[in-house]
Amino acid sequence: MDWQTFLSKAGYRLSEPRKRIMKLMEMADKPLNPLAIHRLLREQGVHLGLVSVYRTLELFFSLGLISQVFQPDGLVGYLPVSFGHHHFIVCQNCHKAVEFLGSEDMQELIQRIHSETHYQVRDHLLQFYGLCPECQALLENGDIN
Amino acid sequence: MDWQTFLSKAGYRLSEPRKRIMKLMEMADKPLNPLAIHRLLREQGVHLGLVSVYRTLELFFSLGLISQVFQPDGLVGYLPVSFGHHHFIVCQNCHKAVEFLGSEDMQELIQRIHSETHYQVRDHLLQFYGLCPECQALLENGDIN
DNA sequence: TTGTTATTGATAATATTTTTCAATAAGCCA
DNA sequence: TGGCTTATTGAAAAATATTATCAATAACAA
Ligand SMILES: [Zn+2]
Ligand SMILES: [Zn+2]
Ligand SMILES: [Zn+2]
Ligand SMILES: [Zn+2]
Repeated sequence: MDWQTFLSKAGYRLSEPRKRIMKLMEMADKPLNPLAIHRLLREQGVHLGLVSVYRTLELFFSLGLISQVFQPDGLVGYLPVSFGHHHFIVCQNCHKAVEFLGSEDMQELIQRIHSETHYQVRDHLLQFYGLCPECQALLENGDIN
Repeated sequence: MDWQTFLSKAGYRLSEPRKRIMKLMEMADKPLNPLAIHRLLREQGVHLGLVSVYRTLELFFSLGLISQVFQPDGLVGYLPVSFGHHHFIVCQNCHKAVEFLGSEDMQELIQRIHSETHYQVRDHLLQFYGLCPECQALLENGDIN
């Protein structure tokens, strides 16, 4: 089921701004924040209010259609996310992000956390940072640090 | 080496505001944001500027003395962190956080990410959410959801 | 104790996020 | 298809959060 169907079935309307915003995020291969989305849409001639961007992101996020991405410096952007258990790895240089399937490998870690802290583990946030293939090449050429 | 020694050796002064702020964060067992720190200190009669809180947190964070904690809803707070490879588990109800030792268990996951995405993995963000022992008891009593 | 200078705090300037409400348009139904 | 109902949008303003500036202060070395 695609996000449009999902949105409809959840009782929300498939408005033009919502379509534009989701399409932009799908095109972009890096996390975008509200201001960036607003600016990028204006640049391509789509004139919509910043407030709508905030509202749309909030809705999409609450429905689990997009996920928050935390850059190493704490900034946050949004990216469309596949259904299921996924995480992102983000390039530290160009910020391009790729989704990967979450594994069940953390079961033993979760087990250890429970015995050490006595917390009941219910959820987790996992993101990796590194260099995408293109930026690895740049690094080898000495073009970046 | 404690944080005060570390700060001195790094060439920074051990000012009163810095001591107050770190002490507060050490006392609190949950992540605090700049505004909360400012408010809490005022409540206990310590009158210092909000700007200093921002600056101090920025300094501590850049030195790795504190770490950012992302609540499930994206909010961020700061917590003092031990030296070495650690992560936090945060209670979804009372927000109390506990540090645990990072394991090397993720090596195979990192390996898999590399072969799937061709990204070079260099860092990661890992946080768990759950229920602390106290809130587990509350849950069993039906006092919380 | 004194001098040097990093650090603070007050104020102002920016930036970000939320609220409000009339105007608009999405989707339903005839 | 064309109108009706109401979710959704956009503009403006309000509220919050963050950063910049600079004279006054205090940490710390000598
Ligand atoms: Zn890259
Ligand atoms: Zn996972
Ligand atoms: Zn708790
Ligand atoms: Zn780790």
